[in-house]
Amino acid sequence: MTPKVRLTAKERGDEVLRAAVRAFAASGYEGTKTDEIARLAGVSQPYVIRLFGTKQQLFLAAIRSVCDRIEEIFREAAAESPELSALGRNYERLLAERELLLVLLHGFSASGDPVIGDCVRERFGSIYTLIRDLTGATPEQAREFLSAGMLMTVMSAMQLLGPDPIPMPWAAEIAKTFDN
Amino acid sequence: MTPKVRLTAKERGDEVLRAAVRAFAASGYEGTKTDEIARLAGVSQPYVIRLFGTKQQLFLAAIRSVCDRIEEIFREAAAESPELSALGRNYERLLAERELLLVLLHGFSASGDPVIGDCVRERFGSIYTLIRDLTGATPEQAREFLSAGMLMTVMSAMQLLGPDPIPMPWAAEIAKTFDN
DNA sequence: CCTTGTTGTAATTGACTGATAACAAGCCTG
DNA sequence: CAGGCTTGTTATCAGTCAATTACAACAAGG
Repeated sequence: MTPKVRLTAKERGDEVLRAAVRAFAASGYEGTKTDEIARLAGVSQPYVIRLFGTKQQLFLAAIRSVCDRIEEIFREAAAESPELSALGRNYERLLAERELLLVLLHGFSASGDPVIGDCVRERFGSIYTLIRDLTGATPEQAREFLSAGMLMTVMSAMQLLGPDPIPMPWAAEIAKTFDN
Repeated sequence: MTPKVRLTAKERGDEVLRAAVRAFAASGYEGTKTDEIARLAGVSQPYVIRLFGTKQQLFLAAIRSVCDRIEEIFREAAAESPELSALGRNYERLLAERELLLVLLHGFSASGDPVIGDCVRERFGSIYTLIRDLTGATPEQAREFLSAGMLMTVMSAMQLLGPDPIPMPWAAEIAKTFDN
């Protein structure tokens, strides 16, 4: 089957990367098959591998991509109002782009792999540092902010937060406390 | 090879379950091979399957096991002093038994699977409820407590917290804020 | 002692999966 | 328009892995 349209390797790589983010968000590192990513991107599986070398490198690219986007969201939010509480309101944006937090979570889970662990630690550290730099928050405040983000992340993974949540009374009770 | 000692199915099942907790903590649901669990438990791989039916059911058993232990730790802590701040000091115990938080984290990650998701939601909800019941904390306080736990969990997965942490200045800065 | 249920293994299988190789078709450039 | 570079596919492999089957050893009770 000849491809419908020919793109440059960079353009196609971007499309595959977007597909990879969606797929990894849904199934994690080990659980996602390169075949599925290829299907989502509309290309053949071997081409996915050729574009990124290995599945691991593709996952690393996905991690970097979502972390870039997370930092971008925080920067935009801080540009409007550089207070930590204002930044907090922008967790909504992160929850809306559900893949961001989910890929990050799967990054944490896959940190047992040294290569992935190095990448995740570096990116998580730079997010922490960015938050402190943008808002001037103390370590305590920044930690509290990050803590709330992590709870949102795991609740998002359990489908208790974000679009179309599974209704659970206790989860709704927790969700309400985020609205401050 | 004939086994060294014969145990009842229940005893052997417990040993396999302990091995499974260790293995799943290290590599997650998809990343852990039943073969590795068998090796850790000192039995053959088919026997692991026969004892638990499927790898999924073994993972569910591991989730239930660590959640039972987490609730037990909280109950013991509350028996000494039923204040939330006192309970917080017992996160150290959770960090010491590193597998507890790690298996839970991998449970969150694997929540995309409906069966696992159901189990994880139920157990996480009952932990939240237990915390509220034991301490009489408000939803806000309980959420804050859980939030801190989730940050500890992911930092533990990144090997930034717990025994033998990878030294990172920013991570140490965060870790210090937990000591209150 | 024998026979029946239980604990356990060895052998195997069938499906899957990441990666490689070989090839094809399109596009630019001289 | 010829030649080479880029984009993309098909075919295939070598390894892995959960699960099944069949069998073996052992213990306990009659």
